[in-house]
Amino acid sequence: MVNETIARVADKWTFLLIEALEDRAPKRFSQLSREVPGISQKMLTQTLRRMEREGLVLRTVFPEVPPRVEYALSDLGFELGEAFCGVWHWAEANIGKIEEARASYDARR
Amino acid sequence: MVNETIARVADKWTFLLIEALEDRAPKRFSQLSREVPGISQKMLTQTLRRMEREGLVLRTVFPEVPPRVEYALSDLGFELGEAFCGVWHWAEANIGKIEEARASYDARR
DNA sequence: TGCGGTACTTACCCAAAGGTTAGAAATGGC
DNA sequence: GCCATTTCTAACCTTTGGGTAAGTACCGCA
Repeated sequence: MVNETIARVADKWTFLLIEALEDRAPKRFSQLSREVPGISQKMLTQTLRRMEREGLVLRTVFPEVPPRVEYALSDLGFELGEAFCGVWHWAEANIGKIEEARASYDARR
Repeated sequence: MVNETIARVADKWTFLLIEALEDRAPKRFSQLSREVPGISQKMLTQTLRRMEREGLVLRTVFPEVPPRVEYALSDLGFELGEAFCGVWHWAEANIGKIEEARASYDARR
């Protein structure tokens, strides 16, 4: 139950998009596609749609030509970002230990 | 860099295994395979290997027949579990809002 | 008249993730 | 001699994730 919720919300691209929007400034589609390293147009659209559906992201369409669409983190999305921070800090603090563990494991076999 | 570390350590099965081992009691292979809902034998072996390599899990082999192998969380793994807790709590606290957002999104289209 | 700029959508395709099944190894009990 | 038990490996096959490329809609401007 909680597991399903996490599974729906905690994939790689969602993580990177939250990171890109964490300053709570609305960003345009093309801006995000430039800022998120390695994301394809398809994945960007797809992930943003899903995040909008889950209530993580707010989408504003300006009826102009050429079209302008802005994406911003909702409060919910922002709080998820804060929760991710814990994992982020853990990773940052422990990269060394992990490398070490891996080296020793690889040496053993 | 940190992203790579997170990617290596934060997938669905790792998450579920940490959950299963969070009480820090060593568990056997077959026990885990019973306790983790829906994991296949292959994924269990594979994930435990990777977690051992990254230093998240300690593996103890008892030279008996039939073989007995016990897995336990290392300190590193335990701390990662605590970091995950933030996400867990977020999910638990916000399932309602997410369902709501989804319902309203689905109604819109 | 036709091109450019933006945010998509759709169709096609490949590679990686993961499920299923079968089998190896070792030994004590029948 | 044969079988059960437990962990782990290897083979095969299906499903999914995700990339690429082309097309759409709209209007203003050269």
